[in-house]
Amino acid sequence: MSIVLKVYNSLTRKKEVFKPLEDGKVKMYVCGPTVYNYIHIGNARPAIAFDTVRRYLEYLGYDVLYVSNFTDVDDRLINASKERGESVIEIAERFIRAYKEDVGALNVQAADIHPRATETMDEIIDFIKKLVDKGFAYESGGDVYFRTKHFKGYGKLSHQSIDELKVGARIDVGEQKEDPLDFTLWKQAKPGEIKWESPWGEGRPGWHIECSAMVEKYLGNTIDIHAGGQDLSFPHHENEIAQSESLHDETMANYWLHNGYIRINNEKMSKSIGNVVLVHDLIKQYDPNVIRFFIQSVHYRHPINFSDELLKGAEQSFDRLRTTYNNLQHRLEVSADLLEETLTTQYQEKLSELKTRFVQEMDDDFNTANAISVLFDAAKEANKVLQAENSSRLLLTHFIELFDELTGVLGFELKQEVLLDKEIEDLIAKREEARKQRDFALADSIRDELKLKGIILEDTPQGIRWKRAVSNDENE
RNA sequence: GGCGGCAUAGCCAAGUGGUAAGGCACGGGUCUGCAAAACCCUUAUCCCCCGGUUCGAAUCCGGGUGCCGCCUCCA
Repeated sequence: MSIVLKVYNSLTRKKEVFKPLEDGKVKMYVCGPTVYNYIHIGNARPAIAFDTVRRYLEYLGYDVLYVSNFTDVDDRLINASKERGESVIEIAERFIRAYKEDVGALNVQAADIHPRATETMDEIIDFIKKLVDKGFAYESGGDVYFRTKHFKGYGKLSHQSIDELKVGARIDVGEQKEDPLDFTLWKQAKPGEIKWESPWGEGRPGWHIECSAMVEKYLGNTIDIHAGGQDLSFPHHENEIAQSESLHDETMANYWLHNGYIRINNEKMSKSIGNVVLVHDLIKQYDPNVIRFFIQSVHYRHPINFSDELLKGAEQSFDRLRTTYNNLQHRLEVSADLLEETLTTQYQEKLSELKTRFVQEMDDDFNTANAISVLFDAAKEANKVLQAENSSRLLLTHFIELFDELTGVLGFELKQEVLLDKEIEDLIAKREEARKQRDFALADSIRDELKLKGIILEDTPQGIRWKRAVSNDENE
């Protein structure tokens, strides 16, 4: 059977065969964070989900151009600036750095281009100007608004009619819109606020326009994939479509991908509830590999619940894969009983079958949950091989390569460095000596002692093996 | 009110017409000086409820219940 990538397109609400504009190339844009604070795991989910999309596309051989923005000027930044007495630029700079660190810890690759709103100002102003010229936007009291009713496709992404949307729309005080659904393209600066010169006076861009301008600037009028959190579909993405398609008379993006929400202990994560989990803090408590594994154990479009209990479960679960991987490595390092044979047909088929299944699952709208289950099946096979007295070095190596290859697509690592200090090495040696003397009481007490230090010893026919305990057990 | 999502074993989670993946936890066995790891076996006659379509439905249709999201620049 042929293998075809299918993606769920929010625009059509269907899984569609993925066909890029240009053979072998993919242009994708992912809405990035407003950099006024540390990111929370709700920000981390799209970063991870679409990083995996990118990794998988690259795995399939596509040349991916990945653009993700930083909103470095908006109301929240201005408010933060007032509260902290720091400039908008300083705050943005600091949290862009923090974002890169946090997301980097989660093994999210940097975008090819990370444009900032403040560095795209010329293009933004130009974009608005053209919309005004075309009659899709109007200046009013120093602000510029998009004339929603002039774009006939308005509502096509969120599948709402203009009439329905109007019910919830309202005009804020001070705004002079022709229609409640019109949205801001340019906002006049209040005294003391950060501002740029424009044909409509000093001000700053509205939120939605930066993405339209950046997509146009870096990727073109039509791109392959536009992605972001589910909540962005309305109004943000809807407005982006309105802006870009009004100006270009071309489809903005062929595929719209939206990830599901994150919940904390089954509640919405929000500041008012006070349950916002910052990535910054979380990566101190859990191995980022585990966090990434956990997030991808659920399909990206489904909601995912976060709790300590669930994270610890994921840790436990992840440990099975990691143990297998490290046991493979251990066996290769210490064993003298390995055969230098070629791979049997049976195992060649087994390995390629695992890989094929992984690809099929990923082809089905990036079904990482199922892809991970293939990893567990691979672990089972590898464990059986490990149990054999005489295994092939080549086979073990192939299993390691398989794990590296597939976990590389999902963006986590199974390899675990266990650095032993002198004291621990001595204890291990002492225990080995005790075992030789058949002084099991002493040997066991040393083993217990090491366990308290987080080192678990395992005696195997090929010699002693050790690993770090899952943090789970002892932590109070 | 409009639009949408979810409900599968103790827990997590796939599966969207062909007779319930995978993981954690639990129990039994093998291995081990004892463990650990691993392997083998066992664990949902059933997928929120009620009807319907079908040779056949967790999967499609209708109705109901519960939880949740968007429609308020929040990923």
